[in-house]
Amino acid sequence: MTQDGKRRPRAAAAPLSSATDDVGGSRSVRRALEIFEFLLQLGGPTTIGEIVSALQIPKSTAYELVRTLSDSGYLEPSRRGGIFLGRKLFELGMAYRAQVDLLRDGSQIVEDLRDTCGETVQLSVLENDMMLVLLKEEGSHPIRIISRVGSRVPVNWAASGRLLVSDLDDGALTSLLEKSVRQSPTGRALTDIPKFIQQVRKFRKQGYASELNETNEHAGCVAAPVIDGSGRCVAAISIVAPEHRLKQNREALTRQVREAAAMLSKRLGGR
Amino acid sequence: MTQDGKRRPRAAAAPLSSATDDVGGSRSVRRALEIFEFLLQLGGPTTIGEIVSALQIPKSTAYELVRTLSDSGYLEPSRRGGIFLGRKLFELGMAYRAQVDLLRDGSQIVEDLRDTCGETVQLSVLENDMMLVLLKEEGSHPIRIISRVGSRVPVNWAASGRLLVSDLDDGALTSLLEKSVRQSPTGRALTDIPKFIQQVRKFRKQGYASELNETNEHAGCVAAPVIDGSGRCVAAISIVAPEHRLKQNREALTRQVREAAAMLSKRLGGR
DNA sequence: CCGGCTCGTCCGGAATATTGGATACTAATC
DNA sequence: GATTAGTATCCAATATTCCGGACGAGCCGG
Repeated sequence: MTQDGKRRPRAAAAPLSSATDDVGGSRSVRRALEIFEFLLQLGGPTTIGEIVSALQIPKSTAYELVRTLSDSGYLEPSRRGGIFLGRKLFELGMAYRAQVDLLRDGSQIVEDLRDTCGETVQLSVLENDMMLVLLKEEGSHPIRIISRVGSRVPVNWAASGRLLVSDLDDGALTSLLEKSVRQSPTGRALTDIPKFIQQVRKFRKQGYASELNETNEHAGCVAAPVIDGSGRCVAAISIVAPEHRLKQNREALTRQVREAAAMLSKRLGGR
Repeated sequence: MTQDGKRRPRAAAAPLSSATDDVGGSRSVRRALEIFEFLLQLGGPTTIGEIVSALQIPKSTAYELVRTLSDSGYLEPSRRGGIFLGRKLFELGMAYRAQVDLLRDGSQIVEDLRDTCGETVQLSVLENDMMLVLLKEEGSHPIRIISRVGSRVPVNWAASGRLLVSDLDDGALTSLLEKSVRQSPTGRALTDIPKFIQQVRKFRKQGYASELNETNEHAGCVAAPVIDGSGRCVAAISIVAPEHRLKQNREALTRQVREAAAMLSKRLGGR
């Protein structure tokens, strides 16, 4: 069944030479990327003229290209003439780093927090309308909870969820909730949108969130926000524990989860 | 002249709506940029399907675009499915930051060094084949030297020049020198390429460079490399002084310029 | 003031990417 | 195993970008 090895029948007879990189999609995109790499390799500002001769791009095309990139902040004029990489690329670079560090540093921090408090610890992010559990470390007394790693749960089921949506304004939050709010297994999670929003604001303000019995009978959690360089809540760390231990150690657990989240925030450049 | 306000006569009657950003150049480039911004705003991985619906790009186009961007490392597959911003964007972001910080932090550090040692201090970078003086602070006894701010001098005329080219391998270095080596005003600068290369290697290894009378009678300089996050020498700081004071304070000046360069390196993420 | 140079813009024909749909493939879900 | 939803590739017509060259402006040295 079409198990022939030849993946891409195109370019059966290559016109020899130009073995640099095989042609792919849009030419202008490749050229834009080449401009970036040229600037990267150069390490400093250059002129359009140099780009034209170095990259063999027609003059008019180069100007158009540079204009498009400059208009969006991917290139910017340098002080003393010439152009260089723009601020937008810096923003993108930081976003990449935050995403990578979130898993790399996050897993370490989640483990440490589990060792400290002995309970189950999770790190979650917002994906579309739902909360996604990215990392989980089981405590010494594993609890049967809904969320496995990779599972998605409605934001109104968990304390972390309330933090993850706390960046949205009322309008965006309302429309997100209208799509995603569900009755929780125990039926105790808030489903009333205005009330939920009120709680979201309160939790964000106080810097942590908690929940009890809303999703699991006899269990609850405390959560703290992970804030990135731009001030957004990009993730939340939560401790899940049985009701009795949660009540008994509420202060200590709250402090610990907040410290862990603050540490991860700092790693992400978030103050 | 031609001071009429209308920049681009095309699109005289805009089809209303889509006032976001006026059309410019290549459509695919704009779309690639939109994908970046979409990912940035999202803060986490997404799927091509989502890009298609969010950005209103035809499916086949989106796949081609994503492939082009992925092939060059501007997007990369995320662990658990989906794609996200790629490492290349991180590199570009750091290059942007280094460039900006070089002037911002560099000017401060150059000033401080001038105040400390009382001599003329310069910060230079490599531009094409020549050394470009980016910043200069006059010492208490200004020397008449060739290099003004913004001036370009052959790399073999200055101690800084030897450091700035020290990242290049022998081949690249040779061809650069063949184009740019000049006799210095005093005639004492090295013009023999193999010998010069040997000196470049030595200076880079020992972490600083010096020169005496090669460009100015009765003057010389000591220079130290500014190393960025990727280990490249992106700039050099140098102290220029009259021969007698240079001989007298060689150790102190060398130490001071190395400290200043190390501080700037650290600010640029260079260890 | 002139010629020579680079920078930057503009234009119509030619080359090429874009598009929508058909088509597999994969992975869940029933 | 069948069904659905989503992912990914291929193709030919066509709408778009790209190209080369012409043009104007600024700058320099003579």
